[in-house]
Amino acid sequence: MTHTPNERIPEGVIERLPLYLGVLIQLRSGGGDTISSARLGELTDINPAQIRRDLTYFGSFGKRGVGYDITTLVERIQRILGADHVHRLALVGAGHLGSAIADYNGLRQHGFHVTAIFDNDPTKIGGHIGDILVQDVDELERIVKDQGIEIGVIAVPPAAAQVAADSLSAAGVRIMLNYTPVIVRVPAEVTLHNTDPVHELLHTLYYFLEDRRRDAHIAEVVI
Amino acid sequence: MTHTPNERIPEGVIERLPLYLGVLIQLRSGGGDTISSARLGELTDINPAQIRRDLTYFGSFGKRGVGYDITTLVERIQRILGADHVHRLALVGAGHLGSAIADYNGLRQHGFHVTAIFDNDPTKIGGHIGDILVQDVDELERIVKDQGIEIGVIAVPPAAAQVAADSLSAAGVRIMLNYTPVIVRVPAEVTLHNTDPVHELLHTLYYFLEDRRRDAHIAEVVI
DNA sequence: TAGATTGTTAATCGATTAACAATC
DNA sequence: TAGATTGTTAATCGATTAACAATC
Repeated sequence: MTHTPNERIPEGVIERLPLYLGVLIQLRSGGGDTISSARLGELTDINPAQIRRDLTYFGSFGKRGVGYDITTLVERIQRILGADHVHRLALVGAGHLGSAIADYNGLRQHGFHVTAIFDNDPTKIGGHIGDILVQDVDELERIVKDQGIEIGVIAVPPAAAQVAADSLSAAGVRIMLNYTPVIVRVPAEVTLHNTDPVHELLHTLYYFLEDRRRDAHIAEVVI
Repeated sequence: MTHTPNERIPEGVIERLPLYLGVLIQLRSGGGDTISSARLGELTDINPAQIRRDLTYFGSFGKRGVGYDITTLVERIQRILGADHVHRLALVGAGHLGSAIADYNGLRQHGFHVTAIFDNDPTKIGGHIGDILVQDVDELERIVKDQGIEIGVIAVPPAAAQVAADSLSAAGVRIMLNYTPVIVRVPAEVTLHNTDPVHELLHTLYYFLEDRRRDAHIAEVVI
C-alpha cells in the first residue's frame, strides 16, 4: 500500500465517482458480481486506466486477474462520498422545480432525505408535496436547526435566491445547491454548488457548433 | 493578431464563458460600460489572468489601460457560444421538471425558445404549460421535423429516458440535455449533456466532508 | 508623461493515459 | 502454467497562472 491518505484528490476524480457508483448499483441490481475496469470503462465512456487510477487514490479494491467485486466497490465508493449515511435536506421553494426534486427517488436511494420544504407563498404553505408539509420560510431557521438538516437546496425565483441562501446559512446549513442563475454569496464555511440549465445548454451548443464548423471546413477542403 | 482560429479550445474555457456572460449581462443592465479583468475576476471568483487568457482564444476584445467594453464583450461571447441566434427546443416530459424548465425565463433571454412539449400521459396531452400545448409523444418525430427544432430536453421518468432519446434522434435533433440519471445511448452525431442532482449532491458532499476531515485533523494536531 | 490594464509568453502545476510488472 | 487484470510508474498531454512588455 503506497497509498497516502493525505494526497490531494483531483476534482475530476470526485466528479467521476458518482458516475461509477450509478452504473455499479445498476449492475448489482442486475445480479452482477464482479466487473473489470475495461467493462466499466465501456459503460461509462471513461478510459479504464483512469478508472483504476481514480480508485487507487482511496486504496486497492480489486483483485488482479479478476476485477472488482461489485458489492464491495459500491460500499467503498459510498463511504468515500459520504453516501453511506443519511443526510437530511431542506428544499427552499415549493414550485415546479422544488416538486421535481422532492419527487425524485434517486435522492433517497443515495441517502438524501428531503425532510422539510419551505415557501413564502401563503397559498402553498400548509399544503403537501408528496407527504411533506410545505412550511413558511419564516420558520426555516428554527426548523432546520431543530431537525439537524445539513443540506439546503435553493429552488426559488432568482430574486429570492440570496435571501434563501442567507436564511440557510443562518440556520447552520453548510452544504447548498443553488438552482438559480444568480451568483449567491455564502460564508466561507459553506460548500456551494451552482447549476444553471442555460449554462449547460450554452456549453453543449458550443460543442455542437464546433463540430458543424469542422465538418463545414472539411467539406470546403474537399470541394 | 497571433490568434489561430483552429487551435483547440480547452473545455474549461467553454464552461466559464457562460458564467462571464451572465455577469456581463447583469452589469450591462445595471448601466455599466467597461469592466477590467480584475473586477470580472472578483465577481466570478476566477483568476483575472485566466479570464484574459480565455478571451484571447477568440481574439482581442479589450483596450489596454482601459478594460473591456461590456456591450461588445457580451455580443462577442454570445456569438462564440451561438447565443446570438434563436434555437428552438422541444421538451419531452410535462411533469414538474418539464414545467420548471418551460417556465424558466433565462432560456428565452439567451435565445432558447421552448417550441413544443410532449408527454405520453393522456391526462396531460391537450393541456398547456404556460401558453405551450402539450402534445402526444407519438407526434414528436413529425412535429420536431416540421418546426425545425434543434434541441431536445429529456425530462421524463428514468424508465422512459432511452425511448425519448431515440425519438428525438429519429426526428433529427442533434443536441440533447438529459435530466435523467440513466446513461442514455445516442448516435455519434448527437451532442449529449447529462445532469443529475444526485451527482451534484455527492460531489458537493465530498468536498464538505473533506473540509471537515481536514479541520478534525488540525484540531487533533493542536491538542 | 504616469498609471492602468490588456495580450501573450513561459513557467508551473495538475490530470490523463500508455505501459508493464505484480499477482490473482 | 497460461491468461487476465489490477496497481503503479513514468511519459505525455493539457490547463492554469505569474510575470511583464505592449499600449491605451
